[in-house]
Amino acid sequence: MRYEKGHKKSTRRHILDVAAKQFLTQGINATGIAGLMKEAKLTNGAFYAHFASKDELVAEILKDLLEDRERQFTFYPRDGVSLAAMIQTYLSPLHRDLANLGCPSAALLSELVRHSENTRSTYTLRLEKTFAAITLNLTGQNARTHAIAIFSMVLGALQLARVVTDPELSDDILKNAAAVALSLARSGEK
Amino acid sequence: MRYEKGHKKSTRRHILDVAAKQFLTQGINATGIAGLMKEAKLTNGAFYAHFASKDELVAEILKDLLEDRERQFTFYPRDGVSLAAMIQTYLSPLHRDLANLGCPSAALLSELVRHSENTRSTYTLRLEKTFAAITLNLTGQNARTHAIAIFSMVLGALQLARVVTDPELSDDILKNAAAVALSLARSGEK
DNA sequence: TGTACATCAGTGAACGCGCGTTCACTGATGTAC
DNA sequence: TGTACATCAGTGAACGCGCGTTCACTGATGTAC
Repeated sequence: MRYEKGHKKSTRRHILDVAAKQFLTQGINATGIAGLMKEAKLTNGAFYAHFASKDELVAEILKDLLEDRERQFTFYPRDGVSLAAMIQTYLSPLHRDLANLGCPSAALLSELVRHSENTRSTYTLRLEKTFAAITLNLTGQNARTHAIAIFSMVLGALQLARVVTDPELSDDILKNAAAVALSLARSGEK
Repeated sequence: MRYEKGHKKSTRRHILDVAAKQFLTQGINATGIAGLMKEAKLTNGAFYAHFASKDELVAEILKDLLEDRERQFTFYPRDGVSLAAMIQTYLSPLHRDLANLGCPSAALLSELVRHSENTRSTYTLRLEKTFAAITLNLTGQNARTHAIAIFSMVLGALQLARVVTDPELSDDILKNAAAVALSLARSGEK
């Protein structure tokens, strides 16, 4: 078979999409090439026609995920969405339960610590931008300080809510963290 | 060789100590039985005289780590240590750089999501106690809310500070999160 | 128009490797008689 | 006191397994002449 123009590119795109989903739900380590390619309806060998290594895939995915502003739960303020609304969405039970559509930071952060300098640099750059974007939604000389604090808090709270086995405690964490994050946001909101 | 009384118990203790260090620095997945036992100056086979499986070790370690109130950086208020002092210690560059002596939550949280119900229940119990202990250091009807928010924040901030490749940004995250955490603590401190 | 060859996305078996786990064995000491 | 056996923490080779990666191959299509 010979394929129409752009076929390879779209296959690559498809692999990236499947990988993103698997990384966010199972983690990076637990996602194997064979399983990934099976899910993408291809065989394992084909992977290396698109990526040089798993590590390259990780870096690529991370870049993609972090820059995807359409992503439902990424903590990246956009036009027409207030910081308060973002906090509420981020700390919703829905986001807790749908990791595959959710924030890559919350899902992958602790795996990233053990990844290559290159991958972590990509993350660092993106984090700076997130902080800057949140800061723009705040006023006062403590704007950036509050931005960093708010993001740290929602990130920590979401992770805790996902680990905990008691559903009531989980909801509790989300609600309480949201309350404080919202009051921090309100005190400096434009 | 026949060993003196209590020898096996102390060997077990030794394995647990080595494992704790390796888990906190390398993560659970990346810590193998063979490497662990080599570090403990034993051979891999001996492991199963002390533990039924790696999973049992994980559960045991977690219990140990979470209940170790002597641990330098665990976020567990003690007599004579104010909440403010705890926040400052927790968000110090030293804690960021010495994961092996540090908070198990910050090091293991995202790996725990993928562990057994049993392990996660142990964590949940301990987290409840941590929240309760922090709450005791605060006053007002929002005491518990603030306790949860503060812990979420310092946890998230420490993780971010550890991932980021830019040392200045890393320090910045620690400082800014500490500032806000301290003001939250102060506003309700007993 | 027909034939020979080039292209290239994808196939699928195989590679070495490290993992968690098993198990027959060792060897120093304690106990029974 | 001397001999035979029990005990048991630890040894170290081997197990099956899944991982990331490699590579000879396939087969449909495009191109050259």
